[in-house]
Amino acid sequence: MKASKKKKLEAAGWKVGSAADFLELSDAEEMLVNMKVALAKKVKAMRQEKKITQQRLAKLIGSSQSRVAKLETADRSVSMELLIRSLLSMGATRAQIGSIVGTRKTKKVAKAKKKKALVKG
Amino acid sequence: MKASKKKKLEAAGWKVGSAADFLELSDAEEMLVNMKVALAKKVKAMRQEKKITQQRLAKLIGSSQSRVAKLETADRSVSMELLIRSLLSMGATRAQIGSIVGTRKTKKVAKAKKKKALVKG
DNA sequence: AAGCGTCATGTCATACTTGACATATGTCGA
DNA sequence: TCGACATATGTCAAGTATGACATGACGCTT
Repeated sequence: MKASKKKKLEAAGWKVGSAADFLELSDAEEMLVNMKVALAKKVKAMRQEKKITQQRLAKLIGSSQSRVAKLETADRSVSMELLIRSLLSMGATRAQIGSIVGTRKTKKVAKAKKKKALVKG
Repeated sequence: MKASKKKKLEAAGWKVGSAADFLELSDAEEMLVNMKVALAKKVKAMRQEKKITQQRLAKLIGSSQSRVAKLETADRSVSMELLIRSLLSMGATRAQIGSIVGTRKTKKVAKAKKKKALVKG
């Protein structure tokens, strides 16, 4: 499914508002959310590593405890921008952040189920 | 650095190493800008690779030609979010994006200047 | 030169994001 | 239980990003 969409993308003649177009955007949206969740986890991990409270991190990045809480839970009201800014403020390197962004978390259980489903039908 | 941020720094008491903390935030800001520029270049590169116009890319990501132009020039009004969303919509993988985010472009000239400045001041 | 295609820049109403605050939930020790 | 501390959730005014539009700039083709 993904491959066919990609083919269409590369091909000429996109019609406005086609089904493929829609699906492609949905995929992008999902990936974006996954990235945010991964970054959010890193924020929490780094903060706990430093043994500081959300309140304290909030001061460090010029924000408030409540927003830090939202950051760490990847609330829909937080932007990529703020997530990355926070990580950088805690001393994360671009390499670290890039690694998080670029690494797709493999879900063992889901993977197994998918495999099984393929075999079965 | 933005005025609002500076104001915030001056406000709420920065007891622990004020200067260092200030620099830390400046650094984060600079890194963020560098990331955006790198992503912007990738947007342009991918679009040209696909041989499509800004107008066409705009339709693809549900935006307008003018915003795509701003995207590619890393205008201050474009967010990380939109940059990444655009790349994903063009079929970029998380790995590709992560690589861009994580790779610091080495600027020989700027580096030399910085070194010199440190020696002087 | 005039028309066309492509990209850049400025502006604006609208939609979204943010810090701040209040409040809720959870945890732990006295 | 109580109180304190840490974290989560809801709300909102103010700030920021967004798509759309107009227009400018530049190169090509005719």
